[in-house]
Amino acid sequence: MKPDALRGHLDALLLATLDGRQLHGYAIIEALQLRSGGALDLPTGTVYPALRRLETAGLVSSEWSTVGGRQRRTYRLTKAGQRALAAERTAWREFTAAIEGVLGGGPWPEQA
Amino acid sequence: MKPDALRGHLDALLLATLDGRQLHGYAIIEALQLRSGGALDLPTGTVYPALRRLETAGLVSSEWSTVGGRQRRTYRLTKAGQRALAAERTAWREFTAAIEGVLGGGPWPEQA
DNA sequence: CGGTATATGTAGGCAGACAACATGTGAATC
DNA sequence: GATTCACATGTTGTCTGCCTACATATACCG
Repeated sequence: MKPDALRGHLDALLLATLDGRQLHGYAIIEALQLRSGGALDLPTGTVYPALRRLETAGLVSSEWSTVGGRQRRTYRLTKAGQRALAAERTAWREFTAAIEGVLGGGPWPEQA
Repeated sequence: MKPDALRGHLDALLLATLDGRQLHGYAIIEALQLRSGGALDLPTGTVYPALRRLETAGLVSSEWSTVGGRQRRTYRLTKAGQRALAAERTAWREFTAAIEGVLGGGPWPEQA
């Protein structure tokens, strides 16, 4: 997959991954690999700053915990984050509908 | 639609618009509006440089014509462009499959 | 003559994903 | 006891590439 394809859709992925559960950054990356069938392998330099950005925007909240001597910052959706996720899902449907309206169906029948 | 969502998909849109017909830049913009139900309204500053880029890459070829006293640069797909379009369609399917594997289906049932 | 649609283009800005780097623990391997 | 791997978090700097704003020119209508 070309790298820049994710542009503008990363927030949706992160919010959806946190829908209904709390996870730390490393586990989010693994969950995305699993759920995408291996297609999404996001580097930490992409995910961690994005999570901080979402927290600054009030869409997720985080707290530290220690598991097996290792520090974890665990994230969960806020109410605003749940609303944002719903909006992202709607935006995704509109986006794909627009693109597929162009891409779908091969050559143009109305060619004069 | 958020502006940056198109990142990495613009080439596919342009190639698909030229599939099976030749068009000039302005007509491509109108065709994209029509085919997307008005969702895609690309500015000229996006489309014209992108077409030049595609031409440099050998995916489209262009020629000037004059229609009603107005200059038009008409584009068409090259063989390489047709192959690239096929590749873009495949990449699009893989991309949407990956995203929808994450976005689809709401909260996670396997939450412990 | 002015405004709108048609038609093409450039210059500069800027968001945001990525590569590379930096740090530290626990467990297994040798 | 040293090395290496999996786990876990983060920063810095870069670069792609779409967008905004601007600039230009003709035809047509009023």
